[in-house]
Amino acid sequence: MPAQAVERLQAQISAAVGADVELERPKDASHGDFATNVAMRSAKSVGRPPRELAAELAARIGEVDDVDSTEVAGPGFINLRLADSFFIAALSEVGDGYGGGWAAAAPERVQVEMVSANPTGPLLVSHARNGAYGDSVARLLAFGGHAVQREYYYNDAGAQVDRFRASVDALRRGEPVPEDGYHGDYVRDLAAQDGDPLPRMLASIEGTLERFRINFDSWALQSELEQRLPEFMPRLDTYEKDGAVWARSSAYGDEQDWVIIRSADKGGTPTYRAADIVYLTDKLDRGFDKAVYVLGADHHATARWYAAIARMLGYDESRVEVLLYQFVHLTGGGEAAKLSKRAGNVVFLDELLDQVGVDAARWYLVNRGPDQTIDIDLELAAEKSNKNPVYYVQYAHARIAAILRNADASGAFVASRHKLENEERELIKRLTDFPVTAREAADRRGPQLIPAYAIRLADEFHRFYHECRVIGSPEEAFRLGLCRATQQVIARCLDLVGVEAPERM
RNA sequence: GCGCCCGUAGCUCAGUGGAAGAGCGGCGGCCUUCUAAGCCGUUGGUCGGGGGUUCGAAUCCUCCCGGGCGCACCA
Repeated sequence: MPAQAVERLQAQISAAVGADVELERPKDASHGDFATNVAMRSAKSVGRPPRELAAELAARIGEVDDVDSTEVAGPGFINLRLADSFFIAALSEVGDGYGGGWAAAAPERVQVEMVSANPTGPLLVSHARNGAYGDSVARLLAFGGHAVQREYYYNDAGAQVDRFRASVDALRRGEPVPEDGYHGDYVRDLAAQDGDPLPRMLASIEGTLERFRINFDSWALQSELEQRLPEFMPRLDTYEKDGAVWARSSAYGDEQDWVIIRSADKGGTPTYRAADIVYLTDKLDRGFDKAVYVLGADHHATARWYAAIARMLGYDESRVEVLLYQFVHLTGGGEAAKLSKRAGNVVFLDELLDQVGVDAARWYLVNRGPDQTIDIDLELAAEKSNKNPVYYVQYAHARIAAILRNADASGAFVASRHKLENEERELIKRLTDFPVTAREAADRRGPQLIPAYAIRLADEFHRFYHECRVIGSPEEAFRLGLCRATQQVIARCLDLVGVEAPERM
């Protein structure tokens, strides 16, 4: 028997109708608690007018337990109204892990590689979007029951790192930073200290990530992976041209071939694509069923490259998944600024966090779908932050915490036979949406569904709070249970996007 | 030129085949009772445009317009 009340109801109605029925939640509450389009979908194959079929199916659905009434609406929707008993039963199912664990029967080992910014400077706001998005996807997958590992890939070899070190060295010699070098203030700070600046940069990045609440399990180094290239060469489809070694990726679905080892006059060193090959193999051979890459929109072409090298190496390319997100544009007072780490006119993630806090930053960055470019006006960010919906959701959580504190609520769930107030029904209904929403967000790699849902849930709670007294009411025990359930789901939503659930505000 | 993404309310954006939404902004109300970071009412949209598929399209296909990003022996 399905675990969730809505799934059970769906199964019962499907049996009554004799077809697979999907229940949806009408946006308009006057259309009932649930609705189904089954009549419209099957009208054609049955060869009957949709509304006529709907009327017949509605009568049968009306016989199902917990269905109070049905009506045919519009072109053939069947709207259902459910008995209070359904909602009370549904509420009793909300507990630890509610809405998660859907993959428990077939869990996968998933690696999510994210951020992976060049260690040539502090993390920027664009990297924060990578992390906020990737980490939320990782949290959703873990919530679903998968074994998730987060990894950061350091491009600690190659031209960019050489330029970075050269910039620091130049300053130490009292010379100006080369034209193509790194010019930010942080380079001066590093130059003032002894030793290789790279380890200090790595430590700085890891500190920022921790502050941003992304906990990496492992770090991969390009410099180490590169060294294993010779053992891979026999497995690769390559050829020489113009003195360089090329991977024949075009034969495996990519748009073109790419140099993996530079010609002698360019140094004869491996390109980052060579490291890509070793790294991809390394990931899959470590036992991950799936390797997820989180990349900015400027890397969209590399999705084909990864698929191509997976095929070249004989792996199932479906084990490689690339998640793309669009850029973050920063404006100051409405004026767009071209941002570049090398030019030094950038906004660091740490500065953003100083200004708006981790909660608002993470919410803001994950709130938009990954396909949507983000514009942040830094001058407005700080003052707007108090209006950020994240506080609306957190406030609902804190309000519940206050009620539970005041009531000293420790009892178990108590069912009630009282007629549910409208606000109680709507709040419980919203709770029953959560399992569907969480799973869809995970399947679609769309964590933005979670903040959108959390706002609606907080909305229902605030309304309930306003209309229904908890402490001292005849239904206190039941309502405390409703509060606890709501608090759990809100806390879960906040956690899924890396935001804290405060007890007080 | 080729490829990827976007165009929904004044602003920022949800909504990936089912009955157009939220926040902010604007206007007007509600605190002797569990947190007013709240609640209620109101204002506001030819879903960029044309054509197509479908019982049904913001959503899928196609063309056009507008914007972002890519097409390195940088990463």
